[in-house]
Amino acid sequence: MVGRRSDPERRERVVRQATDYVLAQGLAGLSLRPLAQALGTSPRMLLYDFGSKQELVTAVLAEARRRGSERLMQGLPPAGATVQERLRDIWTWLSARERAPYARLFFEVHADLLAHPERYPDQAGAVTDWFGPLRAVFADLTTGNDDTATPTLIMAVLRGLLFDLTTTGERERTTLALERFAALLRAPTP
Amino acid sequence: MVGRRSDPERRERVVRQATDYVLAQGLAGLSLRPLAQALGTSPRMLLYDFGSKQELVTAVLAEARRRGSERLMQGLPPAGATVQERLRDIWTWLSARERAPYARLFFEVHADLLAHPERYPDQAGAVTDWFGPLRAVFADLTTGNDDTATPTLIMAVLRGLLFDLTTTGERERTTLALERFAALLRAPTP
DNA sequence: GAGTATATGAAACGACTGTTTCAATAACGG
DNA sequence: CCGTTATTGAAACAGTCGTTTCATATACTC
Repeated sequence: MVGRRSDPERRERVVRQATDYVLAQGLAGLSLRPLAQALGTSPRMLLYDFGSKQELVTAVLAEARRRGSERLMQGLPPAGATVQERLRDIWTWLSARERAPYARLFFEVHADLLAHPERYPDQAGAVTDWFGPLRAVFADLTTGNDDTATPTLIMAVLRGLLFDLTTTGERERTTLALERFAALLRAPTP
Repeated sequence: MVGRRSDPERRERVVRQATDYVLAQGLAGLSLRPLAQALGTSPRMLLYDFGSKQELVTAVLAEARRRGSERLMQGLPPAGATVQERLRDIWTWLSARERAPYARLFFEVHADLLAHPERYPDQAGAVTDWFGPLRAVFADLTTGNDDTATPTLIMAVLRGLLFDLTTTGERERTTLALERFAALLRAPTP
């Protein structure tokens, strides 16, 4: 009485492949037909599994975010390290060449968020969660109980330098700037 | 023997109107037909004046950049002010609500640059020039002769905080972070 | 094999894109 | 008015887009 069994793995498999594709090709010009061809499937099936392109994109962004946080967690949460060491480690991880696709997608989503906020109901979440785990690493670096300034500043430096790096490609100059920031952080506040 | 005279002002007029439109509507989904209708002209005329959509976009970006630098120059180059005062002034100017469209376009172009570098032959120029004049304001803030680290860091902080502000809208927290950075800068490097 | 539920291909739909073609209009000098 | 040059409108072109429709194929239980 039961017909053909559904394949629940297929959707997840497609999400993973589509995420690879989006990381490689970008999100802006994403189109179902080329995507389907690259994945060896058809636009018909993509819509069969996801209902609409928007839901596919949402799933892909969730997967990309998941990958980013995962590798970040396991990668480098130095426990008793100094601020400078933590900063350097994170910058090394963030600015690595193999992370470039993630950085690009990160900025691409941010731009799309500014243009179409309605597409991202979990407002700041979509973009900030990527950096959320990072923020935790520097949670102890506060000058007071409810000091959000220092973590915010650190995140801004990382994001701003990543912006610079992706634009200019000048790894040396941006890395020196991070070292300078680390030195400033070590100094006691006057 | 000479026919109808050409109207050289028309193109500039259209560029200004189109720039207003792009600042308001964004660059990502820009389309000739809606743009033409909003400007009271036709796609035919836009292509007549600019040859292609790409050239129109290039002209619009140049105009937007021109406006940004212009208002920045006249706005607030404090001469003998302290670093903190300069930082605060610039952040006040950058983060002002009426600057939001520029910020959005700024990040939109950056994302597009990462996806299609070939469209921006003057590589870093397209995006960086917007911040170029700013950099000059802090040119004296170096620890050595060829210290690019400090200006780079300052620009990163401003860009990163602007990124945060446009995403979250939390003006108070981001402004506090800038104050924290200003305090760090005042401290002597140990 | 019958019945049934899932999966999938082929094609079409309507709307949109940047751009081109062709013809018409408008402003000028002689 | 005529010739000439600039400007413009209407329509078509060739393509892409997300999505839907319809029919078919596949895998499963009984």
